[in-house]
Amino acid sequence: MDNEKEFLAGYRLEDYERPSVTADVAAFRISTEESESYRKNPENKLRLLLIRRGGHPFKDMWALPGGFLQKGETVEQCALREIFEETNVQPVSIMPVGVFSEPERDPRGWIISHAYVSVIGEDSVKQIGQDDAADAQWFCVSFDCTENGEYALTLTHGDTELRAVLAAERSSFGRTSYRILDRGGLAFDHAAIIAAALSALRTEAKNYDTIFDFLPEKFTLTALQKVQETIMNVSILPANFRRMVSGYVEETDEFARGEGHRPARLYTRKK
Amino acid sequence: MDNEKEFLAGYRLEDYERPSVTADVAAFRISTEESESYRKNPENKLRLLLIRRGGHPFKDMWALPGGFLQKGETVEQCALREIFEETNVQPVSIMPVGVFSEPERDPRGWIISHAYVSVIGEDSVKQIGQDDAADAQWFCVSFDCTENGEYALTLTHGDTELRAVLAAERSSFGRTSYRILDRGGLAFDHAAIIAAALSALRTEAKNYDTIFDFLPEKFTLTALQKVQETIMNVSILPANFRRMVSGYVEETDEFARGEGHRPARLYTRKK
DNA sequence: CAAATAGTGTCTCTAAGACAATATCAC
DNA sequence: GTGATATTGTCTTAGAGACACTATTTG
Repeated sequence: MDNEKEFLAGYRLEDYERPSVTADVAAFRISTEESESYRKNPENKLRLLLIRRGGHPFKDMWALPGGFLQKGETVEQCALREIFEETNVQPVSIMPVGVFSEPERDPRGWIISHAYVSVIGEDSVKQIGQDDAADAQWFCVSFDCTENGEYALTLTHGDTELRAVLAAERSSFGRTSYRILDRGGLAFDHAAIIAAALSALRTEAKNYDTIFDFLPEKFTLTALQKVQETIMNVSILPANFRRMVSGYVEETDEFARGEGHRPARLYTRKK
Repeated sequence: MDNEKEFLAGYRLEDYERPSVTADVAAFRISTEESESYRKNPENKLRLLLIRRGGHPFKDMWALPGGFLQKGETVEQCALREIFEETNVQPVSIMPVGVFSEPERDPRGWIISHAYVSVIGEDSVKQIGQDDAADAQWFCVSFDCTENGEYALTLTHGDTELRAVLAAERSSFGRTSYRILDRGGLAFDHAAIIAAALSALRTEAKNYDTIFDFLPEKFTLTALQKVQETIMNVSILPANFRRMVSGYVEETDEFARGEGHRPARLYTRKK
């Protein structure tokens, strides 16, 4: 058989068993919490969208939004579609963070998951509104190394606190992956996916390519700094932060007035 | 239905159409070319394993080694298995670099590819031997930006020269992907996969976590430097390179003798 | 001794961290 | 003026690049 058309017509992909393929999305946003004192700047929190599962398996546990890859779309388009179906907004940015394909990871069968991080901008958040059903909530995220070298991933929303425990495993190319020790109320292997997503987000935030996506078109440098500090869980001296981002931003002639203190100049992202 | 066992027994993944899933591997090694002059150090070249396709589609064109995901293995295990079947050695390290899932990327049908970079160590290369059939060859790699902003990926082996042309596309999170303008003798979308793999390799080489994998257990600092220079396509002053890697290596008491010049101390990777 | 590489010392320059000081608004 | 944040200046320090110099082997 030397003719390509003939060959393709006789080709049977169906002869091999195939897995189901999903995309799961860790969608992050920054929430601004009104502070108690009367004219202080608001505090920021990093939040992650979780969905409470209505059916088996892992019924009533919390999971990342996601769903099955459909014919005719790329995996990334699938991820975008799933996050849109859940939140009704388009994320500002999206990035793959790993493939989770352990054969036993899903009790329903052979399902491999493609994990994505996405950023929901402050503008979009307003469109989402707060009228969500109780089965989709933005959880407050914290992820820290404990004394014994393990990692605690804590997700809180109202009275609900999910606390997963993971072990970091270094693999080749200096990469780190996370193995679940206690999934702490999260469905499937989603604790490990969230840990990977958060690590990826922090890595990308270092080079100032990501933090802008959390903010509106125009923003103050202090707001930008708070985003960076919130994601990285560090604190930075204002003078140094301003110097570091100076190459990435452009002045506007506008100011944020009426905050109870000196107005801050608004900036835009450069180019 | 509130019983999990019952639910799972009735669950039908087969009701949804599923893609075929493959892993394709860009396996790199460093080759040492004997230099003409009588006692100079050998020159290094970065090489990539390609397989000439024996059947349709893309018959007689060159492709990355790879194959279909089998039930019971992870995608990464699939990649390792494929590279082992082709070379008969285990790569020192392996890392995912992307998922390629455009619906039209493979004329055989709905096939999504998981791309991996792997490093074949110098020790392993000896085991591979040179008795390969002509359908598996290590191509010399070069990947550069041209004057008009496009990227040229050139792969050479003997008289064979493959020259693909790509356009860089910046996506969110500051990531770059490559779109094929001219696939230049490479099968499928493998030119774009190779470009992504090489970019990932260069990114990782920056933090000195990868370059050791190309070398034997014990190595001279000059050999390590040549690996770094070959991958990054730059040249570094010896004094500075030594200072930069000093935290990652440990002295041994051994020396590389008989090279026609001052013997170099052998080092090992730290920890 | 000559060729070639191995290895060290140090000057400079840049960028990040620390800290002090000044500016400007709302009330 | 007071409280709070905005913004700038500069000292210090760590690390990378450049360059000059010394050391050690083989042939």
